[in-house]
Amino acid sequence: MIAKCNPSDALSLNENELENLRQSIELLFLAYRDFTAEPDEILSRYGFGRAHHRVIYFVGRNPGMTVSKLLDILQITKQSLARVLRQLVEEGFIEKRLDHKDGRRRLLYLLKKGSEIEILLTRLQAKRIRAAFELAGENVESAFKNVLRGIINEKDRGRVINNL
Amino acid sequence: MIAKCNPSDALSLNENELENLRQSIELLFLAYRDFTAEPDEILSRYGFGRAHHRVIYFVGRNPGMTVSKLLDILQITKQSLARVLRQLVEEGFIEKRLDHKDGRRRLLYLLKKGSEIEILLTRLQAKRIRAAFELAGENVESAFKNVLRGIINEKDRGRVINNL
DNA sequence: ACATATATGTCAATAAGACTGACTTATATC
DNA sequence: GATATAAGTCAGTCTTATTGACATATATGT
Repeated sequence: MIAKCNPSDALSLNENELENLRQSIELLFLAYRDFTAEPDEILSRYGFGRAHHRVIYFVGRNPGMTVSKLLDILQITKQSLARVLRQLVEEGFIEKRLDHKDGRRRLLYLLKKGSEIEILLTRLQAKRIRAAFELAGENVESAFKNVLRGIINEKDRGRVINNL
Repeated sequence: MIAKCNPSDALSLNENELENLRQSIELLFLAYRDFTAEPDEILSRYGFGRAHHRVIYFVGRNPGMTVSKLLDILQITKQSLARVLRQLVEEGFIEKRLDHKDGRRRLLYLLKKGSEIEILLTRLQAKRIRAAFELAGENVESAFKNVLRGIINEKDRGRVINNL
C-alpha cells in the first residue's frame, strides 16, 4: 500500500476534497469577521479595540490570572500587552493585585466597569452563536466545538475546558 | 406568556446557557488564532501579511473578480486594499485586466506566482481543517459549516456557495 | 447631449496593534 | 550566592487599518 492511497494522509489532498475544504476556510473567515465586528463597534465607543476585549474577556473568565498566563493565551509579546493592560488598569477596568504566595506575580481581576463591558460583549457574541446553533439544527453544538478543538494546536486543546 | 420564558428569546440568556456558549466563544478565538498563525509565518518570508493572503485567496477562488467585489468581501476601505493590491500586482502575483464589457472595471486574476502561494497556503489550512473533521468524528462537516453560516451576517450567507 | 452615478485610483495624515531589542527590578529557587 | 522567573519599560519599526479629499474614466438615465 502506498501512502497516496490513504485518504487521510496528511500529504495528499485531491481536487474534490480541496474544493470542499475551501468552503470551510471561507466560512471560518467570514464568520470570524462578523463575530468580531459587532464588539469592535461597541469597544470603539470606549476608545478600546479588539485587543482590549480579549484581555477583558480572558481576565473575566479567569479571575486572578497572571500576566504571563495571559501572554501565553493571547500569544502576543509582553510589550504589546503592556500598552493595552496599562490603559485598562489606569481607566479602572482591571485591577492588579500582588500574589502573596509568589511576590513576583501580579494577579488580574476585573473591576465593576470591566465586568460590565465583559458581560455586555459576551452576551452579544453568545447570542450570535446561539442563534447559529438554532439555525443549524439539532445537536450541532458538540460537533461544532469538537471541530474547533481540532483546529487548535494540540498543546492548547483543552484550555477551554480546564481554564489554565 | 412572558418573553423571558422563551429560551430562544434573543434577549434572554441564563447563566448556564452563557457558560456553555462561552466555550464556543473561546474555541472560536483559539481556532482562528492557530488557523491563521501558520500561513502568517509563510507569508512573512515573502514580505507579505495576512491582508495579502486574503486578497490572493479570494482572487484565486474567483478569477476575474472586480475590485469592488473584493472590497465588499473583505470589508475594508479602498485605500487599505490599494496598498496590498499594488504590491501584489507590482511583484507579479496578481494581474489586473480591463473589463471589455464595462470599461470602468478591472478584473483580477492570479498569475503563476500568485497561484503557487495560494495553493500552498490553502492546502495547509485545508489539511488542518480536514484533520479536525477526522478528530471530531463522523458527519461533523455539515454541522460545522452550518453553524459558521449562521454566525455570518444574514446578507453574506450563501456567498461561499454562490461565489459572488 | 448632458447630468449623474459608478468603478477605480491616489495623496496625506492618523491610529491600533503588533513586532524586535535592550534593559531594569523584584522575588524565587537551586 | 548564582541563576531563573515574573513583570515592567524605553525606543524604534512595521502592517493594517482608518478618515477625508480629490481625480479620472466610463456608464446610465432623462
